[in-house]
Parts: sequence; C-alpha cells; structure tokens
Amino acid sequence: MDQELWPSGLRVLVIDNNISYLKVMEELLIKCSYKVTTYNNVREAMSFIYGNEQTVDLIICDLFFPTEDSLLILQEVTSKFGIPTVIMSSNGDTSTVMKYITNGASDFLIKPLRIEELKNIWQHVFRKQIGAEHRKCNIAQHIDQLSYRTTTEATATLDSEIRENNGTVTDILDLRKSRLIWTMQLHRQFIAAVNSLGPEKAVPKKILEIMKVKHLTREQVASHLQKYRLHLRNSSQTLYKDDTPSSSSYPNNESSILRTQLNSSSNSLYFDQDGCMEIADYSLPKDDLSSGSECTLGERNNYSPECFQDFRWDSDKQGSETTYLWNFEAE
DNA sequence: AATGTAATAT
DNA sequence: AATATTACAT
Repeated sequence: MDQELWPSGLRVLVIDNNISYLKVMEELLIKCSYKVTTYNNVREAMSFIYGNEQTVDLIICDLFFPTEDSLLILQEVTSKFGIPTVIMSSNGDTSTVMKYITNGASDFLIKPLRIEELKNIWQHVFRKQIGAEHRKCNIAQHIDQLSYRTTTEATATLDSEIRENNGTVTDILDLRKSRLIWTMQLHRQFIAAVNSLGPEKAVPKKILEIMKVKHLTREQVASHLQKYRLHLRNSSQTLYKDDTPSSSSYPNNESSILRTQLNSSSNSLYFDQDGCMEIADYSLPKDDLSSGSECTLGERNNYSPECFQDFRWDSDKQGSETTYLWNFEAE
C-alpha cells in the first residue's frame, strides 16, 4: 500500500563543473531510480532548461563560487518555472547556506553526497509544486518500500495541494495508482520464461524467478499468465476451428506461441534510451517498516543487482506504443 | 502454501 | 482496455 510507493523516474538535472563528479552523481541518482541529465557548465544547462522546462523536475547545482552562476539559476529558473533547485558544495559555512536558502534553494547539501541524502530529494518536488500549474509533470511511478513515513507525508501534502488548487496541480502525479504496463519487452521475457519452463511447469512463482525483474510480483505474473492462457486457448480455437476439444487441457500448440513472439517482435521496440532496462538497486520484500529496521538501498538484496531489470514506464510514451497487445482482442 | 479460474474492481 | 484484486476451489 502506501509504504510501497517510490517516485521512480523523477527527472533530475545535475550541474557541476567537475565532470568526474558528475559521473558519480549520475550513478548515485540512477541507483535511486531517478532519470538523470548532466551538464558541466551553467550556460548549456540554462539553454537546455529553457527548451525543456517541462521535463525537469529537480535541479541539483554545484555552487560555482567565483561566478555565482548558481545564484542565477536560482533566481531565473527556480522562480520562473518553479523547478526546485538543490545547491551542493563542499563548503558549508552557515552564511553561504543562508544566502542560498534565502534565495530560494530547496536544500543545501554538503559534498561528498551520500546516496542516503539523494534518496530523499524528491520531497522538494512535492513541496514546490504549488503554483506550477503550467508545468506538465509526467513522472513515472512505481513501487518501493523506502521512506514509508516521508512518502505518506508527501502524498498527504500533495493531496491538500490538489484540493486547494482545485485540479490545477492534478497532473503532477498520483503515486497511489501506479500499475505495471506489460511492455513488449517485458512480455517477451515472460514468454521466454514460460517456454523455458514448458507449458506444464510454467507457474507464476517460477516464471517470476526466471524473469528476474525487480518489483514484479507473483500476483502480477499470475494475472498476466491468466490472460496469456486465455489468449492461447482463443487463438488455438480460431486456428483449428475446433469443436472437438483436444485431449490436453491446455492447447500447447507451438504455433500460437510462436505467433505471439513474432507479433511482439515485429513491433521491434527496444528501449535503450529511456531506461526501461535500467538497473535499480532495490530490495524486494514488503514487510512491516514500523519495526524500525529501515531498509537501505540494496542491503537486503540477495541477488546481484546487475542481473535484475526494473520495470518502469515512461508516461511520455503512450501506452499503445509500448503495451503488448493480445491479438485475440485486437480491434 | 501456491495455484487456477472466474468475477469483479480500478 | 489493461491490469489488479478478490473469492473460492484445488
């Protein structure tokens, strides 16, 4: 339920003149399941923002001491577009922090940043959303067990903001109604798992293990399997125009399976750029978080992270493009 | 305890 | 329309 929500896909823009530190930041943010864009200078970053102000949810900007360009970002971008901006610096003396905070920074973080600090930066997006009605914030959503308390707080805050503004902010995101989308890639993996198990042995739990997709639940696989078998029955019926049911309970004809694979692969949508294959570092079980044992990213993961995918969907893409279509109900 | 199925909900 | 959830049987 609520404790399983995580704002995956939050689009973070990082600006730092140190390119190697940009890499570090990128890795950390990706581990948080955020989408990352990086720039090593303020000028290019600014021009990017001006063309893409709807696609940036949060800015993390280094404190460029000599020129104070970061102040410029704050005053221009933050106030103009309402994009929350976090300043980071290795120098954290109070007067500096004060200056940036009073100029609109959402937070001031001291380098080097740990992932624990970056995990929670999404909160700034929620807090800042008031008055940002012109922005379309299509944030991909999915499930995680992290930040139980803060997540519920933030969604509660969001709720009240939506009520106050009466719909102007409703397109921000509602973390509570996220659903898995069976992309063709996901479906292919599902099919591969089913086929490798064989029609008799393909049961949700085994399929789930073979697929190795993070956050995918047994129930989701079961639901998909149910529909998949419906699909098989239906297509085998139309194939043979069969009024005499075959001896086996499930039509195990390879042709329908094959056709399914062909159909899906004919729509060759490989998703390399938008992170559907993104590897995230999450642990799996949902248990009682009130027990006080806070889960850190990856610390309870029995599996090596790189063999897992993470399912996500990008709301920029319309579902019809990525969703697997059952051919028996086409049209 | 996990699964299959159908019905129902979102 | 697609996915999630539920209820019940196995």
